Amino acid sequence: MREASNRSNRRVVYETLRRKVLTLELPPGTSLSENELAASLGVSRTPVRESLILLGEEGLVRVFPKVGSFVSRVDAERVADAQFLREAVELAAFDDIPGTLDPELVAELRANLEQQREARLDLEKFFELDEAFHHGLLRLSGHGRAWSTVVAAKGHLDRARRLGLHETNGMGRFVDEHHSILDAVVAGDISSARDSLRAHLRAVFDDIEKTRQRSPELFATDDGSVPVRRSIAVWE
Amino acid sequence: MREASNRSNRRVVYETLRRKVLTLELPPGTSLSENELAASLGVSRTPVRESLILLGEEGLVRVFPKVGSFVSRVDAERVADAQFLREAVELAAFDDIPGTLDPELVAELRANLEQQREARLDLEKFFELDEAFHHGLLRLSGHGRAWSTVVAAKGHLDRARRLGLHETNGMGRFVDEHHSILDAVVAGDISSARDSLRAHLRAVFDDIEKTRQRSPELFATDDGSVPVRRSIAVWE
DNA sequence: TCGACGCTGCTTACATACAAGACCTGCCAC
DNA sequence: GTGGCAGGTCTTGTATGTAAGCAGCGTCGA
Repeated sequence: MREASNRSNRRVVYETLRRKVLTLELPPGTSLSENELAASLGVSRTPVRESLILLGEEGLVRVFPKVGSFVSRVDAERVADAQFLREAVELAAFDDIPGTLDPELVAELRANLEQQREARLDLEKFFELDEAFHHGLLRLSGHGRAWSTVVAAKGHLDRARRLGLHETNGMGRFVDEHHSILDAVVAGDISSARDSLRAHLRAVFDDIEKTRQRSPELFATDDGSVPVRRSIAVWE
Repeated sequence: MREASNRSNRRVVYETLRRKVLTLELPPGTSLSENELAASLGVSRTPVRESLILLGEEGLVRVFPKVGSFVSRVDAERVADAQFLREAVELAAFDDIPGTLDPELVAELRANLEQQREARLDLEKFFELDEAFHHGLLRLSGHGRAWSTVVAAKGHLDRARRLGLHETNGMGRFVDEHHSILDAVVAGDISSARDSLRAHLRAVFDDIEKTRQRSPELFATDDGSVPVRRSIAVWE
């Protein structure tokens, strides 16, 4: 197998699986057999297994020894944990925002918001821009590298959010909130920026809570029980 | 169904290696050959390799394809990132401390402080108690589960701290600071508790910075270069 | 009807074999 | 002496073989 890419097979498998789990293309409870995945992806079990272990550490997959691996349920506790973590980090970063902002970064954030406006009806595209925006906010204070930790911890939060947003009709409101945040930061009104950001993050979380009360079956406190084994065509 | 209770070989290898890296028993730059480790530990390459991959994701080990795996250098940037993260999380948790504390947990923290006093000259024992104390502070606000994320992110910070504390003569000062924090929390003075905690965490970080200026060779911005291969007896 | 038991097929965990690339070392030409 | 090349030996990456355990289901007995 000579793929000219310097990205290892494991990296590709890991990123592919992770994306499919986060986008709910692989819904919670889906069986992830090493053999099936390996056959589907045209690789051996080794890189698949290593990827499942990593996803297991991230909490996106549960591996039951000698039984099977499954996409983890959306755990309400983990969602709340991630919410707490991201709020703590993003708000704390605002305390370290310098007096004069990096103009290039500000321009990038403004351009991002324009694209958000255009993509407000395209869930996946919007999510991608939303991620870049919040990462950019962290970079304003020089704490951009902390984003990766937040990303690794908020898988359950992202899935819960997608569960809710599948039923909404547009992310225009979020774009407005993003604008308020950025405007306050640029105006140097950090206190106002903090309030706007907190309100924004809380609004997102409230949407999730509403979804949970409407459709509790989508959520579950992960009690360690093995999901019913289903024959799901994991790959097309 | 048991999942966590069954400690697999991989789990044991991972935890063993992680501990040795964090305690500097395996100092930065040490070569970690999969074959050597497997032979030393009496297992095959598989669990060793999987552990190295996990440690690589944590930033404690760098894996250079076809070249070798090495204990990562203590990266000043990662130390600062972890400091920012833990400070953000621990301080934010104080905002959610309930009016009436869990008396059992408070008793546990007080007992922990007693032990800290006794162990103030025993570096490793003190570290263990320190970890439990800060974890306990998070649990006071119901955010105990966020600690695991902090732990996973602060490997470089812990190593840097150990580098510094190897040269000090006792952790009595830290015990006093811990007392101040807990006393303020119990007294219901959250604002004062926040100040004390921030001062404590900053003091720890300042110690690290002092160490870095005294011994810059122990730190290094990890530029991706392969360390000089050394024949180190990794295991006794 | 219902419960116990064993077989069968699946799973992951671990071990091992093979592949491919990087580095070191020593030889050789000059 | 010195530069360059080749080969040997290390490394990790991947593939595959082996072991052990759980679950589901059919069978059998009461």
